[in-house]
Amino acid sequence: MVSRERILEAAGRVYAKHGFRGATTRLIAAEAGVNEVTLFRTFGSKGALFEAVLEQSDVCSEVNPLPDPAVDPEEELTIWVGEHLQRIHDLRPMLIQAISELDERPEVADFACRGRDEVHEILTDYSAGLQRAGRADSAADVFAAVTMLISSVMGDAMGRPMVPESFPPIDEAPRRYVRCFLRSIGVASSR
Amino acid sequence: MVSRERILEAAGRVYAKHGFRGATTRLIAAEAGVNEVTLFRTFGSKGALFEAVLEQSDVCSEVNPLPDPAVDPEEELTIWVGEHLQRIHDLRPMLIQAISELDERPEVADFACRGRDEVHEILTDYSAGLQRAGRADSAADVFAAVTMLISSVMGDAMGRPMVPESFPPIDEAPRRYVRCFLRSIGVASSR
DNA sequence: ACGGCAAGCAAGTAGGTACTTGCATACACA
DNA sequence: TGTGTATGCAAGTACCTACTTGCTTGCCGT
Repeated sequence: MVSRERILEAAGRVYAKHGFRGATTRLIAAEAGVNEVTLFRTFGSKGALFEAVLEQSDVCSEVNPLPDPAVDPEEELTIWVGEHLQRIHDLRPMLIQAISELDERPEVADFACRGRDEVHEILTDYSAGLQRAGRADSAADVFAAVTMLISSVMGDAMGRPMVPESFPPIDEAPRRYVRCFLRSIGVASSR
Repeated sequence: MVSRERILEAAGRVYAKHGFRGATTRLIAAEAGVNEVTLFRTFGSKGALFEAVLEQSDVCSEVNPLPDPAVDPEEELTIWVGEHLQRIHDLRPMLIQAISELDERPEVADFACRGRDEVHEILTDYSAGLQRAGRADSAADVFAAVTMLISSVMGDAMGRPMVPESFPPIDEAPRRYVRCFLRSIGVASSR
């Protein structure tokens, strides 16, 4: 029963590259090193195979928490943003395909947006903590700032492979985004 | 010779919805209210048709300038961001398809990234002007801040239709993004 | 040694896709 | 009045796609 996993993996790779329409069963079978018939015997249909693919891609989307209470915002956020960036970057090709097929295959919607709310909440709570502790401007527009930070991470993961010169060097990016974010909610730089 | 334009328009719409593979010549012809044969007689092949589509989508991507010198940054940027947001929002479906097909059809790459550099430059110049005039913090990370603002506009245009609750109300969004941006480069709020 | 089971292989079905061909129609301009 | 030119229509070609069927092979536990 090792075929099942090889097919799932291969289907994920092929789907990320070519989308649902372009991911032919022939291609997937070849990529998995498996006979095409085995694919149908195992999953029944192409549609069912991709449901299984999206289901298993589910697990890898757990989001890390942020410390409560905050101790060193710049440091803590930089690490968190770096991890988040990496996570989105890994999901990038599959995410893009899923989004581009939203109209035709609405069932991928929750895969595509999954996690965004949670991420928003984590960052908002953390920032609210900073406000309560008097370390962030209580009049700051935390909601907009958080939205911008999340969009920046998404935009970086999505756009960097296409136009790298539009983004800070990858090793500096998380810290620089975080610094801008902190300034925008009125947290003084720690160094 | 009115067919040519009707086919081009229809092809753009169908492509934006279904992508290159899903945009069958049959569908396009039906959408254009034209016989499928006319499509081939006019453009030769499906590939050639889409080259023409991307070429004509070229024109609509002119970017507005920002005043030099800056007078009222919040006001000027809010208007500019609002227009840019609208522009990207209109291009959204086609952009998404183009990006998702980058691997298979590299010729769409320049359509997908076109304008990003220019936008970056316009905002950077404008911010540099603010710094020279002593109205922005000269130590601010303008590059990162501009990148974040652009990503925010992209992220808004792309993500709002999917997860509207993650973004500020559309009529407030440009101003709130701009305010965060200005704070992050150390421009004091004007009101 | 034998039965069951996963997998491969060859072939076929039914439908879709890009693209072609031959012929009919209608309008435009000379 | 005639002639080109754009378009429609019906049919066909060659290929691809998801999916099926029938048969064979090899391995594993009993």
